[in-house]
Order: sequence, then C-alpha cells, then structure tokens
Amino acid sequence: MAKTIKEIARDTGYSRTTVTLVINGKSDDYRISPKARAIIEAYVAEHGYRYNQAARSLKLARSHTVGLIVPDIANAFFARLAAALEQLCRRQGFILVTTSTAESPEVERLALENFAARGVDGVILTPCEPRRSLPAGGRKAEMPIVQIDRRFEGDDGFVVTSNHFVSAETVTGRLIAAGAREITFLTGSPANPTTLQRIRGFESATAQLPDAATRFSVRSSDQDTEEGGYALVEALLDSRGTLPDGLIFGSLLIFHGAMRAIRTRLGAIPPGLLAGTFAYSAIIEYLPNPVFVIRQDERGLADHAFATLAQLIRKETPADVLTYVDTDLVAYRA
Amino acid sequence: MAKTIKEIARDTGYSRTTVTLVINGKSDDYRISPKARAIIEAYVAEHGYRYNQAARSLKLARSHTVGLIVPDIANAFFARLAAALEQLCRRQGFILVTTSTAESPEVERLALENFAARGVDGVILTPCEPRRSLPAGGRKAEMPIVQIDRRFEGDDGFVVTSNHFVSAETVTGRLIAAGAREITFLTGSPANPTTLQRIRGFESATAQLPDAATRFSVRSSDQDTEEGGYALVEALLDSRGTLPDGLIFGSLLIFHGAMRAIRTRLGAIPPGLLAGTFAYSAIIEYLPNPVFVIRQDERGLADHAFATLAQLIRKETPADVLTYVDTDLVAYRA
DNA sequence: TTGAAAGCGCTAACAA
DNA sequence: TTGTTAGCGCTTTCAA
Repeated sequence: MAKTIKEIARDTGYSRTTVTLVINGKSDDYRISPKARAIIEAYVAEHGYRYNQAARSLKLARSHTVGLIVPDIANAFFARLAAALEQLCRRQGFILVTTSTAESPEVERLALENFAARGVDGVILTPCEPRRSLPAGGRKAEMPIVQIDRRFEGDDGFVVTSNHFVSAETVTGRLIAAGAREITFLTGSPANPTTLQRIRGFESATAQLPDAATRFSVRSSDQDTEEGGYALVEALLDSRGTLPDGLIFGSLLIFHGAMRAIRTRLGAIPPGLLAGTFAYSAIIEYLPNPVFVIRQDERGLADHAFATLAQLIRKETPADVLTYVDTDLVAYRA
Repeated sequence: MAKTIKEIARDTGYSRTTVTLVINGKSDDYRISPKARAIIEAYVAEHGYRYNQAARSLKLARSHTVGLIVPDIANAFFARLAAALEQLCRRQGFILVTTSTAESPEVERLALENFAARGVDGVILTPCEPRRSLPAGGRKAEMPIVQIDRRFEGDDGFVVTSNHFVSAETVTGRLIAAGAREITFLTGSPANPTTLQRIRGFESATAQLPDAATRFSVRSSDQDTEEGGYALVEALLDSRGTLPDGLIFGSLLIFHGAMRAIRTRLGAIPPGLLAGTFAYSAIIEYLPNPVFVIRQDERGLADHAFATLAQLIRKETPADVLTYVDTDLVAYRA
C-alpha cells in the first residue's frame, strides 16, 4: 500500500536521489526545483510513504534504537525507569526496546547479543553479573553500554546509580535518631552489589556505636522475594523470640513478605516498630508504625543514563564514569 | 570484531552460500561436505559471527519482532502483561518492543507508524481510540494487530480481554450478598470501553433490585488518577454527607486516591465499608474493611493474545475474533 | 557438493 | 538542478 522510494521515483519520473532529498526535507539544501518538490509531495500525500527502517539501518549502520535490559519490568522501580527512559528516547527520535533477564546472566548475555545483532545504537543495562569483559562489540564499533542502578566492584564501565551506601547510612541514622536501640537489616543476597553497598552503609552507620555487635545485625536470604522476606522474619523470631525495635528492609519484596510474616506470627504490626525501606510502597500509608523511606529518583537516573549514552553514541566522552543520583528520605508516621 | 558472512567466505575460501548454509544449520539439507562444515565452524568458533538483523529483515521482510503498545508501562497490570508477553516472545524467537502512549491517540498512531516502518511482524495493542480504520498496513501485507484488554464498540479487529461486564456483575453481586444496601461505583471516564463495560455490568447487577435508582449510582471522573479518586470521594461526601455502605472502584488509581480521601475526611476507613476493586493492590491486606477483588489473568491474556498474533503472522485464521479470559474474585476480609 | 548473482530499500558520492 | 550507481549484509534460485 505505502510506496517505496523506488516506486515513487518511477511513478513521478524523478530519480531516487531527488525523491530521497524531498522526503528527507533536504530539498532546500540541494536546491531541488519547487516543481519537482511539489510533484513528489503531492504523490506522497496521495499514496503515502513509509520508510523502511531495516534498509536504512543496513545502509547507515545506525538504527535510532536504544536497548534497555532490566531484571524485571514488572518491578515498579524498573517500570518507572523504563517509562522515563522511553519518554526521553521518543523525544530524541530513538525508540526504546526493553528486555527482562529475571536476574539470569545467561539471558543477559543473550539479550546483549540480540541487541548487537539488531544494531541498537546503545544499551542501558542493569547488570546481573559483573561486566568483566564486555561480550558485545557492535558490528562496526563497540556498542556503547551504560549501566544503571547497580555497580559491581571492579567494573569500569559507565554507571549511573543511586548512592546505596549513603542511602543506607541515612535511613539507619534516622532509625537510631528516632530511638531504635536494636536494628536488624533484612535483605536479599549481597551478591547483588546494591545490597552489598546497603549493608556496608548500614554497618558504617552503626559500627562506632556502643555495643554495636549485639545491637545491630544483618540477615540475608538468597531469595529476594516475598517468600524470602517471610522466612527471614520467621528465622529472626525463632532465634530471638522477639522483634528488635528497628527493622530495615533491603527490597520491597522482602518488605512485603516480612510484614506478612509479622502479622501472621504476632497477630499485628507492633505500632512501635521503626521501619526503614529503600522504595515506596502504598502499604506504607496503611501501616500502624513509623516508616522511613528512601525514595530513588527514577527520572534523574533515566536522565543521566540517557545523557551519558547519547554522548557515547555521538562518540563524545562523558565527564563522569560514575554518576550518583541523589535520593530522598521521606518519613511516614502512622 | 565479529565477522560477516562475506568475510568468513573470503577467509575460508568458500562461497557465501556455503557459509550461510552452515551457519543456519542447513548443512545437512544441502549436503555440505563435512570438511567444509568443519572448517567454517572452526572459523566461526574462533572469530565469532553475529548476524545482521537489519540485512536479514530487509531481505526476508520479516523481523522476528513483536510490538506492544500500552497506555502506561508503569501501571502494574500492563507491566505484568509485558513481562508475560516478553517471556512468550523470547521462547518463540521473537523480541518484544514496548511503547507507552499515555492514552494519547496521537502517540498511538505514531507508535503504530513506527512499528510498521521497523517492519515488526505484528503488534499487540491496548488502544486508546477506536480502530475504526487501521492506519497501519505493513509494507508488504497488512501488519497484523491484536488488541488486548480493551474493546471499543463497533471495532472488528481481533481482541483478547477480560470480561469486564461479567467481572463487574460478579463483584457487585458479592457486595450485595455481603449486605451492602447502597453502592456507589467510583470510576474514570466511560470513554474507556473497559470502564463502560464495568458500568454496564454494575447496572445489570443492580437494575432489577428494589429501589435501585436510589440505592445504586455511578460517579465518574475524567481523570483516571489518584487525584480523580480523591475528588470523587470529596464530591460524594459533600453531596450526601456520608459514605454508602458499599463502594466499588474502577481502577487502582481511583481506589488509592479514594482511600486517601476517606482517611483524610473521615479520619479512618470505616471497618464496615464493603469495597470492590478490579485489581489487586498490596494495601488491601492492610485495610480494616472487607474488600472483594477481581483479579485479571495477565498470563492468560498474554497467552491468548500471543497465540492469536502468531496465527495471524503465519497467515492462519484464528478461531475467535473476540476472546474472553476468565477473571477470579478473591475476598479479603480484615 | 559448491558457487554466482540478483535483489530487498535506502543513502550518498559522483557525474552530468 | 537532477540522475546514476555502488553497496550496506543477507538469502535463495539457478547453474555448474
């Protein structure tokens, strides 16, 4: 139905060059005659034209596509990130292609390969393994990658992330200021560098305090899921019989599972329980106890990551290898 | 870094045909000599090969790509849908490309155009306007489209959706069975066909009841947002001074905003309030009142939509134009 | 069993 | 001001 350049050229009697020029709005630059232009434009208005992105990519080795690889698009944090990135991309004439890895390094490698095969101009990646060696050189040049949200130690690629260490320090400090004597940090596996950095922040905020060893502790589960959170609380209760007065949750899933376990085992959430989390969840507003929440700035993360990637795509050198985006602490008191 | 077929052919001394055949695993079909095959495979093992999807798409007019267009990927329902579809696609050798429209018909048309230009093999679409005329014929043939979640009246494309009418009937019936005498349905605009069908279901479930006109009513807001829900409750309270004993919420955002308004205006959620919603939200477990929830089957929706699209792509004719996927009603009692 | 060659639709260098 | 042409990397028909 829609025509190709060749067909338009044939039907109007002009050459492919002329048609291309008119269609790409370069008729002035190349001084196409108003007549030719009018004829071609009229033809297009009547019959339509849709450019063939595959042909264009092939010719230009440029696809105007950005790939996004995240562990789980159904996770609210990544969904918001994707939404923000998509808007940025659209505004800049790129299209965003998203893939989830379910935290599988295998799937991550496949996705990277796939993106390279499709000739995406660059990728934004939340890695689930260290990028020791970038497996994915683009066809022509290397395919630019900027990592977002996570930074494995020793990685030297471009990274945009919240400062998880400082966030954890901050929220821990607030719990202590609010009167928490004992705090347990319930979290997923420290194999995730975000988790690791939060644990370090928690430790940094507590290490110098009197009796730190008995008052503060970390419990982690291999499963960063509701079940994992549930099990963590059960183990905690089994080992010490009672909850500490402060609890920090390493992820939303752990948080939800833990809260469910507390209600199941204790009948209700203790109103005095001081809680800290690293992401907002609507349930916080319905909890009977105070909750301190670190809110990440998904828009800011997306902005920086996209800007860095755009520079890389333009072969410029971004100013910073590692960019930290500020987080906010919001207190919800029942 | 990774080689092209031409380079491999040159370096191994075989022709491009032979190389292609080996690489695509057709060496048996075309009885390539084991020797040629071994040499080429060894070369690839050493130097790597990455196929160029653009070239392939151009040649085959087939991209192994499926486009997904939803109003908002940050909405949990669509995020889950996207996650499910993505898995299906990956398993079948397709890649899923997702775009959000923010309910803008303009953006929707652009996205469709863009997908057509990229030669996606098909698209799954949650439309925000009736598809009266399909604007997007593919280049070669029409680009297959299956609509998901929503069906505008009069549309005749392939549609996979939950039965919103029946869902609304069901949840309304349950509220009444649980003792609700008066019920108000708070919802976004009926311009959204999903909303419209739910309103109809609500009306169908209540119309025959005594004093229906005074006991049951619908209030809708143009804004399907938390603010919209908040305003709806304020208006309700302002007009009748008190809440009905039953409230049904047309969307999660309306639900959250309305609950917030109730807490603000009344100080707390009345424990006797019978509530109904069309999507699960974690806050439900922390509410003091009974809530009846329709849970949609995102996996089921994704399965059917993908299966239908796959048939269309294979030029087969799907059995059903309109497929309803069952929903569940789950009761949460405080 | 293998190779040559055309052509998908587009862009751009060069020619007229 | 407009036209010709080569070629991006791949698949596939036909020939050898």
